[in-house]
Amino acid sequence: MVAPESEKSRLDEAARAGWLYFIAGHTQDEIAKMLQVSRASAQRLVSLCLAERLITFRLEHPIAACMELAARLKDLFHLVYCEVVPTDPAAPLAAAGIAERAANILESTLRSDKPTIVALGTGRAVRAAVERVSPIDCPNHQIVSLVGNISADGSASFFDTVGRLADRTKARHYPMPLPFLMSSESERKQMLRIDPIAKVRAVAAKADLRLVGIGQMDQRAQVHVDGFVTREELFEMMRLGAVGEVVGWAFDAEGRIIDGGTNGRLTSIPPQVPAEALTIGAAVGRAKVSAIRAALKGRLINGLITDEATASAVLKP
Amino acid sequence: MVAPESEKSRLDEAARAGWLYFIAGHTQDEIAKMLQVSRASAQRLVSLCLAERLITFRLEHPIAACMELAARLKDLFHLVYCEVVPTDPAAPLAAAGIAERAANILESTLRSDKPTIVALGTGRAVRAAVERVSPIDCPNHQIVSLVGNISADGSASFFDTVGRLADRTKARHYPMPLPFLMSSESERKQMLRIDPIAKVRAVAAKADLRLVGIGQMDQRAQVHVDGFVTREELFEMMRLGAVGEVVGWAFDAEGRIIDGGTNGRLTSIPPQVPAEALTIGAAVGRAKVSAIRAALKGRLINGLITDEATASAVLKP
DNA sequence: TCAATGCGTGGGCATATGCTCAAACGCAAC
DNA sequence: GTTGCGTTTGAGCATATGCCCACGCATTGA
Repeated sequence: MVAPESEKSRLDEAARAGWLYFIAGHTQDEIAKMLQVSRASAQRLVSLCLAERLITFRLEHPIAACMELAARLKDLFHLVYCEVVPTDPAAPLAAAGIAERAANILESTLRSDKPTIVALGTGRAVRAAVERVSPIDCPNHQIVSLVGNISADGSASFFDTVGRLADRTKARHYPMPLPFLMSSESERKQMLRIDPIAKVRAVAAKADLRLVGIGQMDQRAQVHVDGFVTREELFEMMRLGAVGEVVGWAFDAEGRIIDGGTNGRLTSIPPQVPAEALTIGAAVGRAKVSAIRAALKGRLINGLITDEATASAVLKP
Repeated sequence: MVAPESEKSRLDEAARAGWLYFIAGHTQDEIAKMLQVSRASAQRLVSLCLAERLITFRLEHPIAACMELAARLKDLFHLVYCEVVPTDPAAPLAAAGIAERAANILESTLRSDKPTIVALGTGRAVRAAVERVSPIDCPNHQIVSLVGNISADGSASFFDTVGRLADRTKARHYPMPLPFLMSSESERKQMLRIDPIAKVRAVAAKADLRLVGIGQMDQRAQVHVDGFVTREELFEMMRLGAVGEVVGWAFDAEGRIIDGGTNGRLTSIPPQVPAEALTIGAAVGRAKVSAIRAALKGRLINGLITDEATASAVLKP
């Protein structure tokens, strides 16, 4: 430093200005008068104080940690959107918090005048989010399912998110009247060629917002619990390295979609890699940490809604 | 509270807004968009965050403690002006820091266009301050001494602050060609009636700014060390309760000017009680703490320049 | 000595902020 | 229902802030 002395006194002045501005709450004009400098200089001192990190802000509120985690996730994984909600200490797996946020996103998207295509995936959080969307008329929008809602036994899935959201909004909607999994790859190909299905897929491909759950691939994997894949199929995917799934598409720890296994017979819309449209994953829970981390790494999603505990675990190496 | 639930979520939002504003550095407009509220509401949330003290500022700089002390002194003793400079650890008694500040005040006062009367008292800090005033022409101002500069032996005081400052500024100046102390009260009265002296006193009474030192009344009292008062006179004043003096006027621990003793024979201008014009005391040092506290209590001064160690001690009960 | 360089300064303008006011909203009692 | 009260909201405006630019001053190197 050429002039450590003047440099020092300059920082002193900056500290003074910062104190007067942030702590005493004076305006820069007042500070300028007090320090006998021009207003412009006072402004410079205040920003110097900031730039030199002489002053630090501390937010005494649980939210602060959440914001911090969200910012780190956003930065680390190049996310377009990230929201971390406080973990409910009474029920760490409760999707209520994240569902609220997801519902918020849905509502604000649907309230917009611009015609929008919203695509919905699987997952408790997504279902809960839809439940929380308050009824509004928005016939200009379209709601499309990313995933077939017919289970292996032929019955419709117990929770038709697309239909439910459409009820509340009067939006045009495109459910996907397909089994989640076909029995062979060729059968899958055949199915996808059917005109109405192709149309739904075309709409889904143009979706402006995708809201998906993230499933872990362990013995309690939702796709298995819900009866969409058998124990054997699940184990095969795990053998192939699967740690998680998004709308059924299993991926490994690096977030690469696995080649083969059930992935070859899935009817659901594959994720864009990397995600182009806003694709928000919503998930909480200790068990989902690896799956979430992988999905982020592989850029299967570019948005995330989770809770503090989960976010914190995802960031731990 | 009528609505603890909504109240809580409101504070959550406020915390979010505050985080985004102060920590992430977004504008209120951006925050409004993020939180889906109007800009006005975002502003309200940010100020709520401040009002509820959710966010705190910490200034990582030695100056911060000084500012804090200055603010407390200002508040506690209703000061118009208060400045606390960092204590020089190498020389806790060095008047350099406070002299710099005092010089600053003098300069800015003298630089003003408005014709001003500056009155100077005693003390090392005042002398050093004058030394540090950089030469400027300001013939519209007047500089007047609050205290006689002839010592007991008839010689002029070794440091003529008024003359020195006038040299540097070409301002009209009024030294007080009087002994500090007369030998009796009647002699004092007689002296003060002399026309030129009365004129000087009249000017001094109208002073817009008084800069004075604060002396302690102990065995090392400046008034005694400099030979203005004898050991016996000093002891008498101490017996009468004197803890300090301003331009020679001794006061007790409550800041009340003492009746009798040398106070009856002083030629210097008595302090206004309470001080009306800006009257700044400048002093540092462990030994002066009681004197400073008393001067503040008695409102003999309404401005103070000191250092961190002294300020801290003055505030300790 | 003088030009070159570079930092700090203050004027001025576009933008951001704080605040006021009237309107809307929710809520509770009737 | 509806009536009234208290709170919250958003438009609009005065003020404060951030930043660009041209200027000035000092330091440096030829």
